[in-house]
Amino acid sequence: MAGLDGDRPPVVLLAGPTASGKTALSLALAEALDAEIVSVDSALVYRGMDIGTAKPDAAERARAPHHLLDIRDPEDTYNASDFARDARAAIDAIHARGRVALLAGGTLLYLRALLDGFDPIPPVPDAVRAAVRARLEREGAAALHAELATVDPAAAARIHPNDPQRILRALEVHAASGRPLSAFQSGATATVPPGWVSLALWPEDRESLRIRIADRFDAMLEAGFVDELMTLTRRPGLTAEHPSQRAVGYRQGWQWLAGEHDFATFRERAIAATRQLAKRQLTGLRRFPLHARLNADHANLSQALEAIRAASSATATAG
RNA sequence: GGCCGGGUAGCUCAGUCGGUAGAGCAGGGGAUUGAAAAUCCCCGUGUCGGCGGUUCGAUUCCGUCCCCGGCCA
Repeated sequence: MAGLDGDRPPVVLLAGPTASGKTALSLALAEALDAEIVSVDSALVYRGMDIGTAKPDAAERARAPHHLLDIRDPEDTYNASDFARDARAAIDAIHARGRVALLAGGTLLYLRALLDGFDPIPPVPDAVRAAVRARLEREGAAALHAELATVDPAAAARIHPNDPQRILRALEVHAASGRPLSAFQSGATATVPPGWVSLALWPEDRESLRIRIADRFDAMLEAGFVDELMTLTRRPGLTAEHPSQRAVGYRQGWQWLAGEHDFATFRERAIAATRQLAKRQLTGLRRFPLHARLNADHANLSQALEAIRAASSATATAG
């Protein structure tokens, strides 16, 4: 019960782009709040992907219980609704222990799924998805987008003809349910429940974030990232096409190991991809409901605790 | 020192038969409803190495100088 005089929020969200210092601050916060950490990260769920994902190591995990790390093999898929289900269960269990749940990570889609940002949509059988995907590869995105325009004009209007992933999703939902995807979508938006606190680490200085990203990647290389990559590529059923292997750094690693470019190019592209990820995360965070932004260049525990105290009675807003 | 290439956007380069130039990458902004570390969309004025000359007009042709490669001495 340390830190907040027994008046702790049940859940604290700590978001922020990659390399903004989420891990370090979440550990300090967990100790101060007597919290358990729930990872909100689509790449940290995979076993065997430790170095390239900057997953908390054994020493860090010893400082506070962590949830939703290492719960899938790299061959598996994991998605936002899986996360929403798993995170709810983890939060309930943490509360049953009388502790605070600290949700830390940068996968905003997952957070939105948890915070009622999704309308309920019936599940799509794997066979249906596979069939639509096969058609996508054979016929191309433009043809399927044209088809989508006839079965779901509203979705087609919102989805760009070059966006195969969303075209696929809209068509598979229609194929599986007989109804257009847009019919299920009511415009749900993520809301932070009363009492919860929503914070983000915010790099005010892009240049220092860039430096941290590059330095961290070089540290990953020294820590054995290449070995980790080669171990992954040796797994018989695993390919560069698996969602897990499209993660930043891993994708570029597969390309390098396949001879598409040299090591220096691998390093440059991996670092650039990380910067681009951070930029996209920042864009998403700007419209995500937050109580406060913590300057990532000098974030510290007492500042975070103060923000939590101030936020506890306020409403989170976007922008 | 001689010969041959090059010097154009932050980087790698294309191009202009003379009418002041455009791709990829990087970068910036945005979208985002079960693959999200994903998938997409939008954004390009830069003494076209310097100085002269020819020309109505030169980044483009000519001269000269500078710089970077390579080859020959």
